[in-house]
Amino acid sequence: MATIRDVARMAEVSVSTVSLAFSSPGRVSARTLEKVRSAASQVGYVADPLAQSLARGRSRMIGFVVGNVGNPFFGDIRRELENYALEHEHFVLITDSSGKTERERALVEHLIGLKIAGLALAPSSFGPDYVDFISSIKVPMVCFDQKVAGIERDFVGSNNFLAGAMLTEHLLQLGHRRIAFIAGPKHMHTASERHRGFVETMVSAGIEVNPNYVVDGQFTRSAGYEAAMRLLIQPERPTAIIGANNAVALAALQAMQELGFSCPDDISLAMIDNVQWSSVITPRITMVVQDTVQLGNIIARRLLHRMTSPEAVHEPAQDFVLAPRFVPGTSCRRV
Amino acid sequence: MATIRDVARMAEVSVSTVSLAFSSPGRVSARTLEKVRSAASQVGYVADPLAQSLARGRSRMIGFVVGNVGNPFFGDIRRELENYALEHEHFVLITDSSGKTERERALVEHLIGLKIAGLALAPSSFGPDYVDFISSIKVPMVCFDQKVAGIERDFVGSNNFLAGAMLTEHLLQLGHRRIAFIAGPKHMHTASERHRGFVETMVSAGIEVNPNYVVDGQFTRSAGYEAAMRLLIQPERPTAIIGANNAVALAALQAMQELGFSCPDDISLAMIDNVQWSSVITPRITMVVQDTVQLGNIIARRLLHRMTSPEAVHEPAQDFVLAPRFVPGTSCRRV
DNA sequence: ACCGTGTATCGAACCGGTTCGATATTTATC
DNA sequence: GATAAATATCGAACCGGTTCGATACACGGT
Repeated sequence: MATIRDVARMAEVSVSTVSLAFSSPGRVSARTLEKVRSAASQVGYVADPLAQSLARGRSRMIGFVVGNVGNPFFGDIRRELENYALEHEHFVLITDSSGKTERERALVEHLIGLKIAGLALAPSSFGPDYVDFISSIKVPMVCFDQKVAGIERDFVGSNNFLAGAMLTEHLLQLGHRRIAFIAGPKHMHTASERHRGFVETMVSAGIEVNPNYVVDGQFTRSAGYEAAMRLLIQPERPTAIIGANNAVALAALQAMQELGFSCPDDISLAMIDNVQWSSVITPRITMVVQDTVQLGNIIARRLLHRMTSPEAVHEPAQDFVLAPRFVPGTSCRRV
Repeated sequence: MATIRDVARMAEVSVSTVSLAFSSPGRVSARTLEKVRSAASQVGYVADPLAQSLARGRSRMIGFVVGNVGNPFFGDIRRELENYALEHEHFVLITDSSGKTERERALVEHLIGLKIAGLALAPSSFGPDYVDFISSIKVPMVCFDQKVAGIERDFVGSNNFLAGAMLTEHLLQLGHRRIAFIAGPKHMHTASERHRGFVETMVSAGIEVNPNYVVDGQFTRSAGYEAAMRLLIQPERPTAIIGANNAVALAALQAMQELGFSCPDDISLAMIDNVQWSSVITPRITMVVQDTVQLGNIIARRLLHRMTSPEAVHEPAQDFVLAPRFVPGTSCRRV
């Protein structure tokens, strides 16, 4: 590995001049610039990013921390961020917390140790300790997906209230009255908003929400399965089920299939968030999806802005909330 | 941020002693060790990983490079590697090449610049240039998934010939003779082996492979869809289709559904590799799956071994090939 | 009392860059 | 042609650690 001193020797200039020639070519005479460049290519010099980061106190890397890298929702966002970062000569380090707060914290601290230039984080927790931790992060950052009360950071996400309300309204329009809701963890903003969208839409329509029709699916497949089973074994079954996310909805579909119910003939089903192969799942689930590409794009732009614009430090945190989109399927029938 | 010099000052010892106290506590007197430790915790000292990597010429990070982080196949492997690495105080940097060789190369070079201690790579290409590039990598590494001819590195993967043969044999046993195969890119080892498994099993059974029944699906959804359509519009349709991977198989299912064919009544379907929600897809596709957890485990162990064991440098490259597992579904009927 | 051995600690050089203030050189101004 | 201003280059200090060879000291054996 050639070092900057090799280049300096070869070009017969000082080390600092070589450094200058690369970091701000304008401050060096044309002749010197040429000498340095040819010397560099002769010895095959490439600056060591580690040494640069150490000296500068900041690298050209962006940290991306989510609970499940495999989730296509995060995948789309990641791709957008990667592309945008690449255009600006930055590099995305992806990490996966498996949804564990402990690990998320360790990852974030590690990334900060790496002197990342920016951080895109999908928060995995909540509460005072967590808020304190996030607030203590001094690296430019953007939070997304999960809005956490008390965190004063840029946030990019979808209108989850609307997502819940849209599906509810759709089912109401189809004549459903006994609508069940498989909810997510109460403390999560996305989950509570989606739930609120369901409840308020029902109430607005003058329909009382049956407490037995609201079950907790934890946003996970296994809990969703159990929750769906509880719904299905009730004597007065719901005529429609809304899954607060894709995992619980598909778990419900599985439960229905296993018990011999037909969807949508016996029970209608709708969900929030897409899955990868939704188009080959029978029936095609009616859903409300987030505009992941747009979300990723906003995250990327906002983060790069915070990172590169000097006055951005003083800009107050801002929320970017996108409307979700309704995608009709064949899983909801008129009653 | 407290530095090592702050600790040295506080503990009234030299900087080198502090360094020694942390890296090899045994070489320092008990009294000094205690002084250093308490001084460190008083000033809140944490070693800067960047400076350490620069000085040591190696970090405690492992690079993980695949073509699609969102693919659950890679997800399982990643998780295994992460857990194992964490147990050994290493940290996995995930990167996604989107299957593009150019980007993969840039990522690998960047990671090497970061002085990663090891590299787990799912090769995205082949050919002399590519082999040269991989061979030039001096960091301890393990390749997986795709075996590339000419690369002398540890390799971990599945027996793809067997995977293709197993599904073919299964369909033969069910009485199928007109079996079609949606293949992957010919130059990819996994694809060619699966194809070979199909062809040789057919030949062994004394059945001639109809050239019209072997179409190229490129392992992608869109090409798979087109390939499936070509199969379905033939006057003498196949009675069964094998998808060389999950994407082309599900694309075929979609094509069948759209044209109004019933699976398995009209056409049977089988595939290699699972997908996330396979259990809610109707019919449940008969498949051969790879033991991703086991693969990930072997990759992790082998890589860490290469990284940490001094004599490992001289060990020749080794192949680890696992047998795939047959998972019956409801997508293949007897004819 | 003398010497050899081992252990604890230290200073200095190093990893490979950046950056600031000082100096040398060129250009512009009158 | 003298002087001021602008430009180009450099040396040295620094980022925060590691590591090697040297030194100082304690201990046991004779």
